[in-house]
Amino acid sequence: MTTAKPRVSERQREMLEFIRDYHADRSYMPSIREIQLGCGISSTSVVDYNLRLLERDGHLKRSPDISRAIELIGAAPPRPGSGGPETLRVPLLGAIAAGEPIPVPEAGAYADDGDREGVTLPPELTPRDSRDLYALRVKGDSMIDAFVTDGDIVVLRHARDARNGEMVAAWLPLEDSATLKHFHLEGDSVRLMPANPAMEPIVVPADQVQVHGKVVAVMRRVA
Amino acid sequence: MTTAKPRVSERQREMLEFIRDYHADRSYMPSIREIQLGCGISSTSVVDYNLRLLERDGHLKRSPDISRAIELIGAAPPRPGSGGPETLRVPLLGAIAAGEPIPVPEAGAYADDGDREGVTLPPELTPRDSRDLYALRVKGDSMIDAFVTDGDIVVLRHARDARNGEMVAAWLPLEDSATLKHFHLEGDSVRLMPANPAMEPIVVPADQVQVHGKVVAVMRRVA
DNA sequence: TACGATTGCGAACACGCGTTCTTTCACAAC
DNA sequence: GTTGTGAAAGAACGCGTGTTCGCAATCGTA
Repeated sequence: MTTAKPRVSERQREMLEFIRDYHADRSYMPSIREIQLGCGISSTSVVDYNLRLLERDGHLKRSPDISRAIELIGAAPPRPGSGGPETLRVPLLGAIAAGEPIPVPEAGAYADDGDREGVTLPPELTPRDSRDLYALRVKGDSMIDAFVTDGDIVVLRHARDARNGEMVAAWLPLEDSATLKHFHLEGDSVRLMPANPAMEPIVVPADQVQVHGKVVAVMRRVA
Repeated sequence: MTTAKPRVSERQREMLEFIRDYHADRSYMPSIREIQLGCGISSTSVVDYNLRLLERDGHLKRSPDISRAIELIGAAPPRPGSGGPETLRVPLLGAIAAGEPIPVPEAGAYADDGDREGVTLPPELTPRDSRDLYALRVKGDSMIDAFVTDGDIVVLRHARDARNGEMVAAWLPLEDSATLKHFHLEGDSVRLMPANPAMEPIVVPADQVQVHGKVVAVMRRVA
């Protein structure tokens, strides 16, 4: 069920290629005006127009109002064997509980050295990008609003920030509390939305929220 | 081996890590203000200052006057090694929703014939007895009280009855509804308790409950 | 104590860059 | 003919973002 990809025009193909090349050689993305120049287009709005179409057809993803925020998809930047039904082993670093600090992976310590505790991720739960993953065991019932309960295992990708809508493990230093919530940055404050819409969101200044990781999967064994 | 890299301060190390993570996740680079926020720095000029040092020491490269123009140097992408012992594959028979009948496995049809749809169960979720297992995809939010939400995959062991306290997938013929609840037989009536104690239990005559299976595990992939 | 170097802070400033609006042109549909 | 639509152009507009400058805090050294 990969996204349908209707005809890409010649111009669009050229744009895709330009972006790919540009990104391969710097590691940041080109601006609209650079694409314009690189592809011999005479107006930025034409670039914008075609980028819009390319995004609609699933060739790339753009983040509004952010400079050079293009993500190519369908290309294959992920290095690891992203091939078929393979399982992935991720380290189990500890527990996450309401009133306890969230364990953080040491930098560069993701290599599976076997003897440490870990969990196996089935292919159904494995994200496209399998880097920087780790797991935590949930302690207590404080994360019920995220449909997560005591004993569950949450799989996270280490990250210090998030895009709107993503579910994150966040630490609120002022309240000494850890939660799993959907992240929404609104100006200078962050709204943390529980997955359960019946619960109330939390709004705090952006500098009082520490994102520790993005929730990738949840596993639960029922006794 | 590579360029000389004098002491990086703790703050610089954190910045490098943030940038690396950010770029791994989107494929564009963070802005100075995003680094500021992500690392808890209180001024953009401090970020600029440290980026300058990092560039001087050969950890990255910047292009002046260009947004988000950071190139990391000497950062080799980590390669996760996979390898999963003893996983179990169970057939995915369909969906379970509030108002739809629960799919039931045909007798003796558990042998994994490969081409049918299925999910892989990691050893952490595999029960001691691996017979008669199958999986269903949850449709809708009607099972929130069991900490299960739309899109989740529940793994069941086929059974027509249950012992007290076990979590079952039950069908209530009179109401045409399917639920996941803890099973309690009391005399000749059955009390179905939601996993979430805040919700109200259901009590029905025993002959108006059809147990279809016991819940063994839940898996959720977060978008 | 004095003093320069290092590090950090905050606030403007100015350009980079995404977005939007208005026009134009070609080509079908009716 | 009129109407509608996809593609393109050019020009503003305004927010995003890198840059700079003044100033405080810390620290090693004389």
